[in-house]
Amino acid sequence: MTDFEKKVLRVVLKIPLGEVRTYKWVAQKCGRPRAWRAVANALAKNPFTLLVPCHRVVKSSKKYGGYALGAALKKDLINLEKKIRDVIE
DNA sequence: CAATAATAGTCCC
DNA sequence: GGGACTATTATTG
Repeated sequence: MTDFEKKVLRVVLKIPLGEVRTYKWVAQKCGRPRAWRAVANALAKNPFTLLVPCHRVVKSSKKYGGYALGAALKKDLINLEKKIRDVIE
């Protein structure tokens, strides 16, 4: 666990329910606008895939990118969270 | 030092 | 809008 990874986790954890952000966005929040590679690494190498909403972190506004548990599951989770948000609101 | 990875931006059709 | 190509960064052996 490195300090950079901690920053990444903290940033990802504060993403609102049903909201999706890009890896670039997370990288900027960590102070490294061009560290999205390391951001993906931090999420992929750690078991935090189930502890942090890393499924809300997508590639760009067009595609969802990948997911350790399956891109299909990630997409499904995002869609599901949108429904949840709609329900609780 | 080299390899790796869950990307982003740009060019072209 | 979508496919192909390149640039970029932190971590690990």
